[in-house]
Amino acid sequence: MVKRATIGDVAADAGVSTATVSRVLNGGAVTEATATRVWEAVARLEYTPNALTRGVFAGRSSTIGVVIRDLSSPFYLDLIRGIDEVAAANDSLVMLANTFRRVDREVAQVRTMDEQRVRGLIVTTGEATDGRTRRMAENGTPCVIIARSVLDAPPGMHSISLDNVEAGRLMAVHLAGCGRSSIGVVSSGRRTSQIERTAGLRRALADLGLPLPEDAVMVAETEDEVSGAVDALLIRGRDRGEPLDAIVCTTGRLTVAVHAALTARGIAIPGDIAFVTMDDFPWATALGITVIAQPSYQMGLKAGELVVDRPSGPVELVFTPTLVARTSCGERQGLIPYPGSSALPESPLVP
Amino acid sequence: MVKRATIGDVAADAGVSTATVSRVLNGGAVTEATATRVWEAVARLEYTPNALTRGVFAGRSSTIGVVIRDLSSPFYLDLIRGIDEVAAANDSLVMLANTFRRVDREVAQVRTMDEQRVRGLIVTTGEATDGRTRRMAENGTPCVIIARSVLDAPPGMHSISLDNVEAGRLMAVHLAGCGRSSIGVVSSGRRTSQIERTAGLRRALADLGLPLPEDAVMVAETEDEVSGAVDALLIRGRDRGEPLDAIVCTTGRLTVAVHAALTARGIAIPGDIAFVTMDDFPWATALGITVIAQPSYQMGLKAGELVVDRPSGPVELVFTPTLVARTSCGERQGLIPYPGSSALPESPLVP
DNA sequence: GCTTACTTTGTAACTAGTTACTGAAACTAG
DNA sequence: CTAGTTTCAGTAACTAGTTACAAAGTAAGC
Repeated sequence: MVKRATIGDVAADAGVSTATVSRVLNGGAVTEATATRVWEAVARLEYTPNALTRGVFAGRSSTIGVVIRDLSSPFYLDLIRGIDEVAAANDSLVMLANTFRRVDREVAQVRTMDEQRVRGLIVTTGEATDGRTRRMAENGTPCVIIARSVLDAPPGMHSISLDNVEAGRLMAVHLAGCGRSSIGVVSSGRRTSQIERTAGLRRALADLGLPLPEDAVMVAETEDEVSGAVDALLIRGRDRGEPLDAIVCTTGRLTVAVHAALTARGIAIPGDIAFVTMDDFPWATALGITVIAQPSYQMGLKAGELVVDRPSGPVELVFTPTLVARTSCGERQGLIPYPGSSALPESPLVP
Repeated sequence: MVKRATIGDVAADAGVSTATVSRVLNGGAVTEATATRVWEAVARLEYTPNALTRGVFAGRSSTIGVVIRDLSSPFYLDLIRGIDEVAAANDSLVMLANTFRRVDREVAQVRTMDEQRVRGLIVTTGEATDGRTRRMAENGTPCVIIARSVLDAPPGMHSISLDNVEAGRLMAVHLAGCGRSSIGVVSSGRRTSQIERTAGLRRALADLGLPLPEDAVMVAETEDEVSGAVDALLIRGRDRGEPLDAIVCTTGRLTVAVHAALTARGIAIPGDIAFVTMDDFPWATALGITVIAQPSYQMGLKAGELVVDRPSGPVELVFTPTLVARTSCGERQGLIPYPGSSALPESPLVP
């Protein structure tokens, strides 16, 4: 096992002091000749500076901590890509932790991030870490909370969120425009974002003369509960003599499960039931699923910038969702491809 | 901005030396009474030890570096989840970098990982970093290369890969079993994994009396090139009087694009053309796409273990792919759901 | 030629921890 | 009651860097 060269080895090799080497590396006042000798020694010894030691002196590391609830969602994926983009542009790295929706992990991983003295922390969870994140903010670590309502962001933290009420409104207007009236909702629970989306949906539907009763909203915490939730909505519609003609899913995480539950029952989309869900994803085009898209990449970019730029006061950013109309609500507009996929030219080459 | 408590502050508060605090924190010989006083001081001052300083002394940090070529692939996602699992179980964190398939980023990010003195490095790329990873291995940092052939793994590195020849063979046998004979391949280029998959496919097809000519394999580096590649395969089949009846995609990254190119031309799957591709994904069930699955989560787990357990010699692990038969090749077997999605019970509640 | 000013470099103290060594109690044994 | 051993805590040196300050060297001005 070969020992790594230290700044002292470089100094000895170049015949200067460690202070001079440090100055060459970080751009202090040095002679051209000295700098050349030092750089030659750096190359000869394959010296790689120790970022940990630098971090000790600077009081913080150069990495951006990101704690994600659920790495499997395309929303979070694009978010991370945005953060990583900013990190790479600032000689920084993303330190990633996935909580798998477990509170104990979340606490442990945010703590580890704190121990690592991350230059900033971006959290998409923040359910059990308010105390710690508040303290980190006090200690000068910019903390950004994502996808939680502005209203309940912990003090001292920046907040990046979606206009969830608007997301619900877009769904309502679109479904009504497609002639649907008996609407059921699959929601993932008590998170503020979920509540706001449902509230926005309900208010807009009411404005359109389509009330959304409490029991038309079913909660499914996990994918396993989706099937039962869909059943309950179907039964409810049948019992009232208003057969369900639309299902709204308020979280991208459950899109696959809701879609599977529908098709497993032989339900045609949009023939029997219209379907709208949250968050755009690569396969949505192929499946013709209409979605409410979040600008996730841009949100990641902004989150990264808040960490790097360290604005003085807490910043609150609310992004606006957009409706991507495909065919799952029976609309007759042109198809909208998932951004990033290639253009699909018409070809005369059908065999 | 509140200054963080240091070990010195804790020592002063508890009326002991820093050495004693360190012993309490790391489990040395101390009196019960002293330990209590120290822990009280830790709680009172909300002391969070500085992992950077610890890392300086230990010679390395406690984080696992992961450099990913393309974060959008579900394969890499599951891989990261596996690594993160091991990391979390070892009070470690994953330091993630996405290269976006750009070599300059890869070099910069592996370098940054080295500077961060990661306790181990897991790379899925390794195209331009052989020199550095070799040196890191010499310096005692376990380096794992994933998804590259064992044959060309850089010296000193562990290697985790898939039996790509077997993956190709599985595709060949399955397509032949479904009665397909005019097969076209969309490959993503010159990576060893791609070459091996194609070679395995070709050899197995030849054994079945179905030669795969060179020009039946089209390379598409990016999603934008897929459409043209599919066109070329269709033209080739038409010109020879052997209309294409199957398309193989040797990389999961291009699955969406190939599927989109097919459907955009009005081609029915499997009616007109059968379709097999690499890597299972959540929507594959809904779309009925037959795939060759890699045990990506297990591969991540193993990669993490190699970093944590630091075996002496270089380890080479080859995982076996499995065929997940759905409907895209015209097979008449039962549907196989994507693991992790809920069971889909038959329901009498179709409206 | 001497003073002043500026540039360049080295010394030593600093970051926040860990640990080898040392000495003082406390406990056990004869 | 003393000697030997063990336990516990402190001092100081160490990790790999950065930087304040001082010293030395060089150039310009008088």
